[in-house]
Amino acid sequence: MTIFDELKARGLIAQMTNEEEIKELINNGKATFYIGFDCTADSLTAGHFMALTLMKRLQMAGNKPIALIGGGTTMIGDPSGRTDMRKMLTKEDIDHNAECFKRQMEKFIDFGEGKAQMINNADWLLQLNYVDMLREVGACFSVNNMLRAECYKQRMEKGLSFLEFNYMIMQSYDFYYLYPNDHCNLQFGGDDQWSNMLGGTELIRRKLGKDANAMTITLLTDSQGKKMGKTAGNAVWLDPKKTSPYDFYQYWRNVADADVLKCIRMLTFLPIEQIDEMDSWEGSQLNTAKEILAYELTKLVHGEEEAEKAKDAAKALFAGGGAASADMPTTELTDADLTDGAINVIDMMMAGKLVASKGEARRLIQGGGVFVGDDKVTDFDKAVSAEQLTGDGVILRKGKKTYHRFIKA
RNA sequence: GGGGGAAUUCCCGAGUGGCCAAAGGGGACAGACUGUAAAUCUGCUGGCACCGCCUUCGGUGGUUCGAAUCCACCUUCCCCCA
Repeated sequence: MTIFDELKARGLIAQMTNEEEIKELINNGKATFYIGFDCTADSLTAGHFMALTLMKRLQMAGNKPIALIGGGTTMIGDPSGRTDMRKMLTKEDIDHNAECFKRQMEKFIDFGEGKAQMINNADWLLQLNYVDMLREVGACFSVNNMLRAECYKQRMEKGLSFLEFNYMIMQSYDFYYLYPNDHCNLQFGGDDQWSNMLGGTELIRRKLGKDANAMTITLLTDSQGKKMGKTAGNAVWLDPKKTSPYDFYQYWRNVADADVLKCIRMLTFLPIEQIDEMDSWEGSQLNTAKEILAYELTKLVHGEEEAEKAKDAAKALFAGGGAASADMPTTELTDADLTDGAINVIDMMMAGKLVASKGEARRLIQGGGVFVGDDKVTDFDKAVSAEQLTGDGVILRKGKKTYHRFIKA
């Protein structure tokens, strides 16, 4: 199976400029392709994950990836898919974030000599001179066309600043710059980037008289049509300090039935044949598929050891009724947290950051959603003694899925 | 540059002097049912020393016994005209 067919079989391809040319390029390892990452945070997220796996797949097929860090474009902020303007980041923040991205990507893609490149568009974008740039590329963009672009449409109601309007031009400029300088002949990106990417191929055609290609990756959305990779409005990070391997595992372990197979197909490196077999799975059998998905992805991001740990911890909790395990999130309590050799459950939840306020803790207890071990907490004054906190400690459970261990330091 | 409008709790959105911690919806969270799924039903959704008190309605001052609601100025955004 060729790499192109595989991408297709996995449902990764959304749109492309010229199918035949792209097929020819990537199947023969002749593509030098780039994917841009805007560094709006100090860690990559599950949302970037698919782009990373795509780079890896193509690299394994002999193509050369260019990871483009958007140090320059982030100064502007992509309005695509947004209803309001992004917060403007300082240059220092952007540099810091770019540095973090770099470290995370290195774990994923082989940046050995000639195999892949990482560059930052700040290197050329920040030096552009306004008037020179307008004269060089400004004439190639039709405002009429830009306004018709999907990514601006939704902003026409709420308002779009000139700053953001220029994002497409900056992204186009990147491709126009990379095409001759780094022999980059292909751009990949999320499907929401389609119009920005076409801007680039168009610019190259007009300025250089060459045909560059672009291809978009299907956005990973759940069965409700929402972008995946977020819990309660928070991103699922790839940085273990921001999202623990256990939580990362749990995120994928909890995807909806309707989404498991799609995720396995798009995100894992399991052979397609094996995935096709799972396609017939139904009902509770899908739980196994979710375990596979969670395990595979955790392994890819955090390594096999962490994946095993997360899997064991989850098994112990959900199957075995809550045995303490060193791998679940833990809070160490000190003497200062105790009064008269005991601590109130409400205070414990605060200490473990399980709730944002004591009021929330009370409400949870009232609703029957808090457990110490297997016992439902029914009383606001319920306390845990210092003796209970020794050894393996005490497991506090919030709802069905949030386990937290407390021990005494 | 001129004229008109808007800013409300996580989001949308009611509220135009006391009955407002602020309707309704969405989302989130929790309970029941389950398979760590979905759908459904229920509860809950500012903080705390919780039948009471405190801090919120873009910002700063003011009027008033009392303001999210009135006035002044400021900030930001939208619309129309140029």
